Amino acid sequence: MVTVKELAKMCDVSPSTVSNILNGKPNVSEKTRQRVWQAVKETGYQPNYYAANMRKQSTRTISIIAEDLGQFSTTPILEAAMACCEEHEYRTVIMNLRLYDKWRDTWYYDEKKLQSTLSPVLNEIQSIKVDGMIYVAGHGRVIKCFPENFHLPTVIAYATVENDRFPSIVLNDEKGGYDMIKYLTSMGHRRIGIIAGAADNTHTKERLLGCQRALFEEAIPYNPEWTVYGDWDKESGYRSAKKLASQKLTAIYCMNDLMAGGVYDYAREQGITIGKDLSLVGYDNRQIAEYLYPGITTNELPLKEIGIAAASKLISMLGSEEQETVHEMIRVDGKLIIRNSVAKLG
Amino acid sequence: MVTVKELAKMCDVSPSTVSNILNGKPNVSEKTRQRVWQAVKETGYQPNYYAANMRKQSTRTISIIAEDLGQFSTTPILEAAMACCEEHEYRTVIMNLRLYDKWRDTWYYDEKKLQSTLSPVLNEIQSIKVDGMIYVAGHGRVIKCFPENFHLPTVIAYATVENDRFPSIVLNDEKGGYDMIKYLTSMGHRRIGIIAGAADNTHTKERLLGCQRALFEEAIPYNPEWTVYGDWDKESGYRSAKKLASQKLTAIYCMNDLMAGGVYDYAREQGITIGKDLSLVGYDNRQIAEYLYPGITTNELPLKEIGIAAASKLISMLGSEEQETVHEMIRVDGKLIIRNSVAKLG
DNA sequence: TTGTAAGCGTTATCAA
DNA sequence: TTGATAACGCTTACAA
Repeated sequence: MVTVKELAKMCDVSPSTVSNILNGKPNVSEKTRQRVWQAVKETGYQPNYYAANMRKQSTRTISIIAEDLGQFSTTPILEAAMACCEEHEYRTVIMNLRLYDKWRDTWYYDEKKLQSTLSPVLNEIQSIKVDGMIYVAGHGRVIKCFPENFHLPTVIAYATVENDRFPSIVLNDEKGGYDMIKYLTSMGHRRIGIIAGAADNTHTKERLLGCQRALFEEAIPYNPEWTVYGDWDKESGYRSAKKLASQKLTAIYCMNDLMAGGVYDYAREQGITIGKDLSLVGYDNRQIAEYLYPGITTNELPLKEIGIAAASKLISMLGSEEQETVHEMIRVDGKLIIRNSVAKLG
Repeated sequence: MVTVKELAKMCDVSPSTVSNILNGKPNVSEKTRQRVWQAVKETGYQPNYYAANMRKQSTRTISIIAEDLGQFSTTPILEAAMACCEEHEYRTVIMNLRLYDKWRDTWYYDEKKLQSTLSPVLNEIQSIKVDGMIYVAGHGRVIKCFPENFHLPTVIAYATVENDRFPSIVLNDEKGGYDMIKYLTSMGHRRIGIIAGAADNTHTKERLLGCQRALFEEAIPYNPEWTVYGDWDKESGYRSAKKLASQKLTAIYCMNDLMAGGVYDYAREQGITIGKDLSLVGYDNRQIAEYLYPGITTNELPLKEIGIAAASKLISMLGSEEQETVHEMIRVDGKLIIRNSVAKLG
């Protein structure tokens, strides 16, 4: 591997001159500049990353930690954040915790497991001397296991952190739930069932709040019997639809598209036509929402926006002199996507 | 930041002793070992990654370059490769080229665009001194733009490289196409249409070869009029189904599930029942394959296997003394997933 | 405009 | 079992 010293010898200049030229410093004659760049090209010189960073104070690098790249929400957030970092001329370093791959579903409520894989990664990014970190959670919740002595500028995407130690960017679930119910009522529905996610999940709770606000606005009393809790997968959508069958509902809000898929199965089995006999809205705007028939009206998650917001927030933190931690939670709105799963009543 | 020197002073030993202990070298007394680790804990010492790697000869790091993390095939390959690297105690560094995000579909056949984003990344991993690289392509093809002077041990996943400069792990598309047709003939079908992918695509060509082998085996003459070329998306599946409508086919093999989704749309429109009036098999085993009704019989891509094979191959290359480049192409078989989209004839 | 020389924090070598 | 000391390749004062 050719070094600065060797380049210097080749060009009959000193190493510092070469270094200055390589780093675009002023005060070099055009002639030597060209000579050096010529030599760089000829030799295929690559600066030694480690030597360079050892000397530098700032690496101008942001680390993006993903809990789970396989989670559908992760990649859009990550890519948008990367794009934003690049625009501001920060390098990005991606770390993938592979939580799902390692622990299946069991890590969701087991912070010890998370901690055991997070801790070495945190050490690593600290020894890499990144300027800041964006933590992209695999599912929304309150994360409790960040070590007390961790003080890198950090923004959390798709979840929050205990005690609001770091700013976080999350879905506006309350508004999302509100929007879906409001859409159904605007189409004339008043007997509206809800297939919620897991009962203790933060998305579930927030969206339910939004649903209740919408119902209240429309002077529809909230009927707890019309809400059943699933666990986000297709099968649980099917089961939940069955549970709601006796309630004579005209519409159901399913808190994700996968469970809505289960409702389609149940409806087909019962000879019920979605979009006619029964109206249905989902959530997430997964690919299946477009492929099922009729297409599901749903809510597109603002994943790119979350990624951009997270990166922007972090970069602005890095830019400001005062490293005061702002306890801020930014909620980003989703977007109603109208397809054909809802009938207009009356 | 606390350094080795400071630790040494604290423990009344020399920096080299501290270093030896930190790196688990033998020949240290238990007493000093404990003293040093104690100090590490107390101070929260983090080794300086850059200083360490500058001095080391091998970083025991493998770089995984993804053309496109957003591509459905990428993450499973990448995560499996990561797991394999970890098992062999290699660190992994993920790079995401974000080709789709940057260029939409236009980069597919524009190697200049690829090169413009690849080239700096290649420089970077060379200056990071990784031991080897796994390149995870976003779509199957022959990649032509690796620079001549690039000599890092490399394995290509999901694509191949011009002149077979590097070993590659790809889908066994020929067998995949063969399997799907054989399944249809085993169910009694003989009038089988094919909705292929883009005509110049390597997956398309290989699978078509497999289809022809299967037809030949079954003594069914290959009828070019029963093959139409789509461009992998739902809409093109719809159009292709329409084109094939007059041919009185009993079955269609669609080269991906998304196009099969388009066939469902067409069939529904025409009052044709999939799995009864018309049989259909897809490819890829995307999530929609399970959600459409009836579920699509399809072929599950061996993505994890590709990731594992790529990592294993690279690691074995790194292990062997002779760095002779093996021009090897490993084809990994997919797996038939049977659902309900195919009727048994006769 | 260019050169000299001193680090950066670690690991490797060799001697004690 | 431990300790001096010399790298590693680069950047950066400061001197010329």
